[in-house]
Amino acid sequence: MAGAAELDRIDREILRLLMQDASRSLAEIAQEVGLTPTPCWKRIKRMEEQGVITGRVALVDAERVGLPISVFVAVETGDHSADWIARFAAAVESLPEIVECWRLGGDVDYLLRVVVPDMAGYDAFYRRFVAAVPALRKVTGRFAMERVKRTTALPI
Amino acid sequence: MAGAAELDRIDREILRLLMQDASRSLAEIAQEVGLTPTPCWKRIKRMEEQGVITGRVALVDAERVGLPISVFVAVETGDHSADWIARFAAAVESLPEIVECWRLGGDVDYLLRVVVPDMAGYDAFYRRFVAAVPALRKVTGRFAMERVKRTTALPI
DNA sequence: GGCTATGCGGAAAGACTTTCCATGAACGCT
DNA sequence: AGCGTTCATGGAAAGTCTTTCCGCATAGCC
Repeated sequence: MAGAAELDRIDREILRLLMQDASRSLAEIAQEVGLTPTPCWKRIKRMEEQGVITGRVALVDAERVGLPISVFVAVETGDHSADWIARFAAAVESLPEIVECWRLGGDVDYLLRVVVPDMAGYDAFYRRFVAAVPALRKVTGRFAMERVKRTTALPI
Repeated sequence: MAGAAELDRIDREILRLLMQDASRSLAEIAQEVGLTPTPCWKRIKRMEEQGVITGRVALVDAERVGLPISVFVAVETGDHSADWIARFAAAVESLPEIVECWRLGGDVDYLLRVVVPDMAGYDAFYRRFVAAVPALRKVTGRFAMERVKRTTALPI
């Protein structure tokens, strides 16, 4: 299911371009990788079917839509049962402020990124979060001051 | 420069759709928000010019391109001079494995997400990273076991 | 009440995507 | 070495979608 797909040099070059900017025309991309539109199109379609390309999205400036605050929340739990995990996952899914959630190995069990308009928004989120998830041992919020780098382009 | 743009209900609805899937046709999106293609198109163009929409990208499955390991790296520095910050930012920019870097407030100075093919890849990255950045007091790598949630859709 | 600015919608023009089919190269087999 | 098969490429046509142009309606303002 999750094995690496076989991709040649041209496939990777196409991916590199599309991860940076998917608004360019097929003809431009094809020319840049040294193909004509048709074979380039077929490669892109193949990678979409294989699940290499999982989608195309528009990126939106969080500040410009009134969501300037990102908070990283480190979660430690006292309960590691399957039931708790399911309940936690459901809570994460249901809270739209959580834009990222990773299960980690080590001292911290989960790391979330939460996007809110302001401090009051974070407080409101925090209350709903701790109410929805039982048996939290430690919840540490760290506020982001500045986004130094952020890219959708993987190092391929 | 970074103020919130004025967006009405329809603008936000368009953004919501495009943040989830930007591959859909203008006609579909227009219909869904209750407009014809022309005014919908004008709104999208306006938001692109305003910098609300910052770009369109293809999302790629990291596992499928041979990059299954994400590591969160918490960085604490002993040097907070402008010179150090500039050097740090340059190092972050130059290392493609770093896909995210945030400056935080509090005990941890920076949080990075690093994408690598395997443990050896992380070790190689780590060596280059600490060689490129001086005066690091503490570098804590936490390995991601599972991506529970990840979305480009902001809670608007 | 008339004027202006603003946003919407219809239709045409233009550009791009998608398909179809033919060609050529690479590879394996006899 | 010769043959056949497979696979990817490329050209051209068809189809679809984007983009533009222009007229209309509405709301705010004098």
